[in-house]
Amino acid sequence: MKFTQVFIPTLKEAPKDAETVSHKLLFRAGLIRKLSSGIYSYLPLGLRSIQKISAIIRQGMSRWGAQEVLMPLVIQKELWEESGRWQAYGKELLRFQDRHEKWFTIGPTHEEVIVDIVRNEAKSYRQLPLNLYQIAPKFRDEIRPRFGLMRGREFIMKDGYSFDMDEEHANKTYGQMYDAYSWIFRQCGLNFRAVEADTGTIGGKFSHEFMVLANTGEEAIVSCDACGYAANVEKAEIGYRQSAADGGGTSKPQKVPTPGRYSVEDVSAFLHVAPKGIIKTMIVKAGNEFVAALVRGDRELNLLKLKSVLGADDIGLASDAECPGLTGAHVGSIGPVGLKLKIIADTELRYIRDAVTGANEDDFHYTGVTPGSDFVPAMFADIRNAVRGDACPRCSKPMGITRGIEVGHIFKLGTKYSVRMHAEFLAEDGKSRPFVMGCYGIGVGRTLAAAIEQNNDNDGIIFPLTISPYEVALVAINMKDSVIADAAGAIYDTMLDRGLDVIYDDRDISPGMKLKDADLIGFPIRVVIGSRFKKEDLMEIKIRKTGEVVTSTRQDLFEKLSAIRRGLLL
RNA sequence: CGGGGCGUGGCUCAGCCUGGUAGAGCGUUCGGUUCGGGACCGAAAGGUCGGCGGUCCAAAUCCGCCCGCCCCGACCA
Repeated sequence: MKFTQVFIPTLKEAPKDAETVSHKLLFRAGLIRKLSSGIYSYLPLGLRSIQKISAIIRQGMSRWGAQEVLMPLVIQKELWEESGRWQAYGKELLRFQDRHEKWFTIGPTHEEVIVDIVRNEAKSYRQLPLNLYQIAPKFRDEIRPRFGLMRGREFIMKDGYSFDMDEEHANKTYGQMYDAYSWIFRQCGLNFRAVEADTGTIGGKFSHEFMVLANTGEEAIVSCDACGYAANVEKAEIGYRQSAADGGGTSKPQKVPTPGRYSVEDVSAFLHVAPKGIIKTMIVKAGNEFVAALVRGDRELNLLKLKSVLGADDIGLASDAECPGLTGAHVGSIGPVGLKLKIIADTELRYIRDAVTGANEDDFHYTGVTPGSDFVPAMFADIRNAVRGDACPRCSKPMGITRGIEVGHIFKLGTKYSVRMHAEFLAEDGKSRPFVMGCYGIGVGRTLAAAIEQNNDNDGIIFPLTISPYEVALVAINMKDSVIADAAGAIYDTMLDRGLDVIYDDRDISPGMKLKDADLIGFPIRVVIGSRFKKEDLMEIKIRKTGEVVTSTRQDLFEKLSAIRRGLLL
């Protein structure tokens, strides 16, 4: 394609509402434009990149046994009532009526539709497994859309659903999708990690999030370089290592006044005790029960972990007003000694000695408190967030923390939807059974945004070869110079003949603009035809990623280009 | 939904406090020079100042309501 034939509105400055790097660059490089909050148009270059990502997804899905379908965008209320989600989904579900005042939604996800299709058509185990997916726009009325393509309201998503006859087969399918996803993101040229994730309210046993590693990512990932364990920080287990000898403390609890010191930080400074020598006590309401959760002063309580430890449906911190009645003190002076509530202590506290805790009396703390002798927790459990340096639960080596952007998520759904929606098949033994399902999503637009978030510099995007709108940018430095223009035109034609994915910048503008634009858009390979071509018959090939420049004669050009191309695919 | 901010040519923004002729840079168009990192000279086009209402002789500017957008928070199968 010629630059003059493509609609590429590049911008020198980013609009002020663009906050993240990817949002700014997507905008400045002319890949997208905003229509409304969280709603974007894809311009030619953006679409091209989206299509390349989609093509890779299709290849991967097909290779691991999934088939593409296309489901309706608009779905009637009745189907969503069958699964119970018309009520449960909340305001993210866009609901509207047609002229007959019949209610519909624009699907944010398609479990209901796919289950309806499969339950009507697949009656026998002989028809299983079925693994169907689509690539289509979705709509979720997010409370706060942000970061451009990263969290839009309308977005392109690949959503897939599998139907198996039993757990064993479903697990196998899950494994295949795991492999397919790993292959897909590798093909996209992304640095990513598959992490164990919380299954959320959807339940189920397995869930992995595929995270593109980027400093600006929204999610924290805990990972172990030694054994490859990786998990969302919400979920990451901690392999404790004993950090102190067993045995009692050396002193008895002593009550000391700590006027006006209610935070770990203030108490730490006032009593000259490090935060790790303090036991932080939080009152948590789990279902209808109140419990005290204890973590070291320098740690954060993880409510999700506590929730699963307690087996509670619902969990949250008790309000400031509820605490005095339960403990005798306000938040900031609460502690485990003499407390009448059930106490859950973080495992790490097994090894703390002579610690500082609240005294359950406003403006007083105890020093010299040792768990086991001065108070007895109902149990020790892993209830805190993992931090850098914590031991890996698998191999005990120290783990690191990186940030990531969730681009894919695979779930083993089980029979939740098939049971609710009466989706059953006849098994080999002649009995009716619900399908065992899995669901698998990839945010296509988000993958593009994440790729940019991960690969950019001050000049612009650095596209991975496989998802770049064009692989090669051919730049003629001066279109008014007929020697250069003619040569460039001829080389462009040859490139097309050879099947290269090339865009030819044939605009009659200053060289600076062309070069800036090429860097901004981030074409992986740039071929420049300029003064050196006139003088020495040489053209210049520049690799965007490394900045490396090689010169080439016309004869060697294609050989060199394919070598560079191969190098970029590694 | 709670808190904060913004809305002025296509983009970035000044002007508003203290009411009186609507501005700059970039971009665009035309002419010329230039041609390896957003080049230069000259000319030009382009604005219901988010909308409605109010105060006033007079409103981009002051007041009220509404709309839109952004940021922080809660939320996120």
